[in-house]
Amino acid sequence: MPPAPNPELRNQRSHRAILDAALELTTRDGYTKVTVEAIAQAAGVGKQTIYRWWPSKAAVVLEALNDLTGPAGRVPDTGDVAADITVAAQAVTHMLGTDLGTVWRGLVADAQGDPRLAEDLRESFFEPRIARWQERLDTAVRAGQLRTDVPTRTIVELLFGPIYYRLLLGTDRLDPENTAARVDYLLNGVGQR
Amino acid sequence: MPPAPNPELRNQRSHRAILDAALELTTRDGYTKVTVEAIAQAAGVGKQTIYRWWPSKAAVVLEALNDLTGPAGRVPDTGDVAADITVAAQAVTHMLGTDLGTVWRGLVADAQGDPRLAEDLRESFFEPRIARWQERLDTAVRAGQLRTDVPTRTIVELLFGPIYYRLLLGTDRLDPENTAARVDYLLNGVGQR
Amino acid sequence: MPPAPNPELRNQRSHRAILDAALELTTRDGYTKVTVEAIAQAAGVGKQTIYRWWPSKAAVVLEALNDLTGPAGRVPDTGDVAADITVAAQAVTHMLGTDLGTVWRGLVADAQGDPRLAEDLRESFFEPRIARWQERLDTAVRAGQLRTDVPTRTIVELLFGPIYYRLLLGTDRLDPENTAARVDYLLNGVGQR
Amino acid sequence: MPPAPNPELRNQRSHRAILDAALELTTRDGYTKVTVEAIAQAAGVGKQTIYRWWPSKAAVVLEALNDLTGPAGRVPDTGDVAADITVAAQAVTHMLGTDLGTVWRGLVADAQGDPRLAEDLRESFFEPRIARWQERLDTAVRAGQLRTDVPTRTIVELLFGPIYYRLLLGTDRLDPENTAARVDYLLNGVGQR
DNA sequence: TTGTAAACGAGACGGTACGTCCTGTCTTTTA
DNA sequence: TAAAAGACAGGACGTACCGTCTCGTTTACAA
Repeated sequence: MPPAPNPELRNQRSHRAILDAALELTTRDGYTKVTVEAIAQAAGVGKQTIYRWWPSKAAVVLEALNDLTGPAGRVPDTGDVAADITVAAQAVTHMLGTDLGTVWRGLVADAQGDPRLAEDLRESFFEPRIARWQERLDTAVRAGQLRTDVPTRTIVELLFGPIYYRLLLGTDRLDPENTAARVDYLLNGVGQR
Repeated sequence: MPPAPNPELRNQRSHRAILDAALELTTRDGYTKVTVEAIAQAAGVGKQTIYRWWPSKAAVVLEALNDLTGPAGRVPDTGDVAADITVAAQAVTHMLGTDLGTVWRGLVADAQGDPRLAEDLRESFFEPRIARWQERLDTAVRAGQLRTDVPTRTIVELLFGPIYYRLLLGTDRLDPENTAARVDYLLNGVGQR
Repeated sequence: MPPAPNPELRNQRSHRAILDAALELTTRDGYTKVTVEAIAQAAGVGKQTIYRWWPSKAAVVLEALNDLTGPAGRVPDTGDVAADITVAAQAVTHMLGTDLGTVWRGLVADAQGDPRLAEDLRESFFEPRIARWQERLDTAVRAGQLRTDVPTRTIVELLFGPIYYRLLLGTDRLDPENTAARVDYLLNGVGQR
Repeated sequence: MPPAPNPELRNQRSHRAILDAALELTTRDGYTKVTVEAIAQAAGVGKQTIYRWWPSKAAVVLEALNDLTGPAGRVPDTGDVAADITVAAQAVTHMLGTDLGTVWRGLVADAQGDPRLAEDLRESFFEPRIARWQERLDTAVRAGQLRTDVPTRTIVELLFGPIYYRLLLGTDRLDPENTAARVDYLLNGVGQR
């Protein structure tokens, strides 16, 4: 086993340049077309410097994306749960509709065949965001706005499942209006009263 | 442009052997690890024979999978829409929980960077199934069991989104029981009455 | 172990192009500066095609050189052994004084750290030539022109040792005249009678 | 140009440790397999410390070898030139037959593609030794034991050429007995009287 | 029954990207 | 304030697959 590199000696300039180049290239040329070598070159960095700190192109891009979006933020709480989750879910929908959504698709694709990356994706991205959503929904449950017999984690899946479904299967365009409508269906049910 | 091959001269033995080998290898070794060359070898076939009839490994595996599951079937109609879609969605959940689900993940992954494959995936797999589901849901709408102001295509997304969310993002295990519960939430809403 | 490639299916055009490019580049740029990739590119060939047929750059260059010089020829026999070996040894001296000598130095250098190459070098180049020389010297022994108690293989070493000494250690320039003088010293001895 | 380091500040402990490690590692693992980094590590020294004082691995090993064998000594002079050069040449033959010979081969190999190293090799090793041999042979010439019309430098080549020929081309094992026989052939000639 | 044309098994090919290794320089930290 | 430790830019290595391209060899229909 090669000795683990010492993070304290890490060159911050290179680090930044790599993340910037990764984002720049993947959004411009498409995730799949970008190679580790191209990122290294664009960042003015040796290929080994990338492999010293990340195990793969995907890991670099994931960090670049996480770095761009910042840590998971709290879901807004105005007291009106329907309005709050509509706004927040629409923001996600909008983001996934840009170039970043395309990069994101590449990342999720790579994760299908790379368990370590999948784990990293969940831990660094999905779980923190799911947790923030659950906090907001728990508040709503306590406020008597949501059923008490539905796990909030399941509600999160009901909200985001259809968004990722469209993103990854491409059956329909990602559309904030549709996202808003879905919140209504979700809260009130699609069954006839 | 090379002359299009004549499908009538296609060797049926090879065709079958290729589909069988593709399924066998991808379920055994994992989608990503399998190469076109390995499929050709396992099928006792030249690599060119595969490329003559399919554009990529993914296309072969997609046909193998479609061949295995048969054409989209009608969703059962006992008159009780809740029971019917529960049963049918659970069947899907179960299937995606087996080895085939893993193969399926590989296929969807490849489709992220291959628009032709994505199109093929939608046309040959998703759209026919969505159509059958919509037919069943339309019946339920006419029977006054579902709201009339919700597009049935959206209901399908609400049903399957969370299933593919779990399959592709791996946040939780695929679970038929959870699928059943979700039908309830979907029909009755998660909001407090 | 990967299956050994079938030599009968070898592409003659590529084969030739590789040997030509190897010689061209090594004489032009210097043996050490040439990479396998550069040879491949100059030959219009994939790198793998080189590695399919040769284990290393050195092996390619060795074949190119052997191909250029042809199989070991018989040493001339006019009856005058002194004259014959002078002429032949001068020819070798001259050849090693050209660009090819420089390439040859690179080859011998690589052989110091690569036993397989060293073996190849001996078997395909040195031993056949040593054998031809021994044949000529044997004739001279039988003709009463050389001592019978000196192994002819040793005489070959005495002739060529100094040539390679100069080539590889660079103490003096390779010089056909000096080579001629050495034949005299060798036959008549440097000791005072 | 970076300021030349001041040799007086050179740390003697490190210097020794580097030479010792270089010899230890090259004899144990083979010249080619040893890297500058490995020498630095084994010597408990930073890589830069090596590059500050030597231009390459070869230069370090050359100094280590020169340091081990000491400066070129006078060739023995008992009055019997045949006996003297036999003994001295056998000593060289024996040395080159040990592990050191293998290291030496690596050094000569590197010199083929590195003119500066080749120059260093000649100046620090070969020329001094050639000079000592010439002194002894000059004495023999004056004593009427050697022909006066043969440059002594050429006699040295005739003596050592075959030894390096075997060392570098590997056609036969290095053998002190053979070396002794060659002195006879050299002095008395291989031609029939 | 033979001729011919297409598909076939086999596998070499040109090419791209990979992840590793080493070089020689530069930077940080420690003593 | 020197030097160990080691990160860095650069670049070659040898491997793995890709999708294309020859090869002869069946196979199946036409003459």
